Amino acid sequence: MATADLHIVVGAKLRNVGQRYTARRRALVEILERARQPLPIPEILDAGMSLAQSSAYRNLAVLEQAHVVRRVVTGEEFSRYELAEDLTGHHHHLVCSNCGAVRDVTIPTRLERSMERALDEVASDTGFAAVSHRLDLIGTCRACG
Amino acid sequence: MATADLHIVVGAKLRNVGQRYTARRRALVEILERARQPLPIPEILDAGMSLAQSSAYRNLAVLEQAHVVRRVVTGEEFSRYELAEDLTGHHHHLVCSNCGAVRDVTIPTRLERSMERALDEVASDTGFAAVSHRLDLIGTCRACG
DNA sequence: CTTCCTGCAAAAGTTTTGCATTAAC
DNA sequence: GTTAATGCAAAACTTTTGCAGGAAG
Repeated sequence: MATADLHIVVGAKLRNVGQRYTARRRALVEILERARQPLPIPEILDAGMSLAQSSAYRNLAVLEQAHVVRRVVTGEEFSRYELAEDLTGHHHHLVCSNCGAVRDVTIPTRLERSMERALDEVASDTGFAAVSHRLDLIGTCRACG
Repeated sequence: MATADLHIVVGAKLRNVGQRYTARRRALVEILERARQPLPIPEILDAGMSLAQSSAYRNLAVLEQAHVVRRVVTGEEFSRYELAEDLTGHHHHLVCSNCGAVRDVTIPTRLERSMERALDEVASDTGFAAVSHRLDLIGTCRACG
């Protein structure tokens, strides 16, 4: 998606939940777009815009409610944020258990489908309405290996 | 696994990393065994044993290093702990996005295998050594649905 | 002009650490 | 008897909140 289109879609999502699309929020979205992987708050703050930490947390919470970003918890000290799958497409994460690095990855559609089917079945067997899934690979990245 | 055998295995795992298997740690293991799903610290402390909060955190960290327990982060306020898969077998989690409840679940072996294969391939394509995976279903449980 | 966003500072809440005491080996 | 685990209290650290000032519609 081109950045201009991205802003249009994000703006619409924010208006849907009664929120404005301010300069700060636009900058946050662009930082996450460029990153192409989930970023922790400190990296977001160091990315060049001058933004108060409290505003970062508040804006990311708003963007999450608007389904613009997703919070990714990895067990590290800070949670990470990425653009929501509505905007980037469905994907999974490689997580390095040594350094904590996270990298986006996709798996074959065929497998994605059969997983989806099996999960729906497993969920409904236990009275659970499955909405989505989260699949992470834990291992060691090239730098740490 | 019978509880008696469990204690033998856990004791061995702790000795492997130069740690003792004390009464507190035994009690923690039994609480997690009975729970059959990942418990947050407050529930562990309320489970009847009188254990200082700091000791709970310290002991769970030791048990994690010894590969006796696994820390499960769900994005809730508290992290949760469960017995490691070495002891309970490989499984996944249903996570209720409303109330945060977590329930253990297994998926068909066939699917588990093809997922494993695909993930190894995806990982090695990106210079990543995949060790394990984590698959959660996000949805709403019966009580919240 | 009214409403909401922003920054600063302080609070809240989870997890970690220091230290004296007690238990394990 | 020596080494390590425990409880208590306090600290550290991430995230949230209150409030006054400024931007957006």
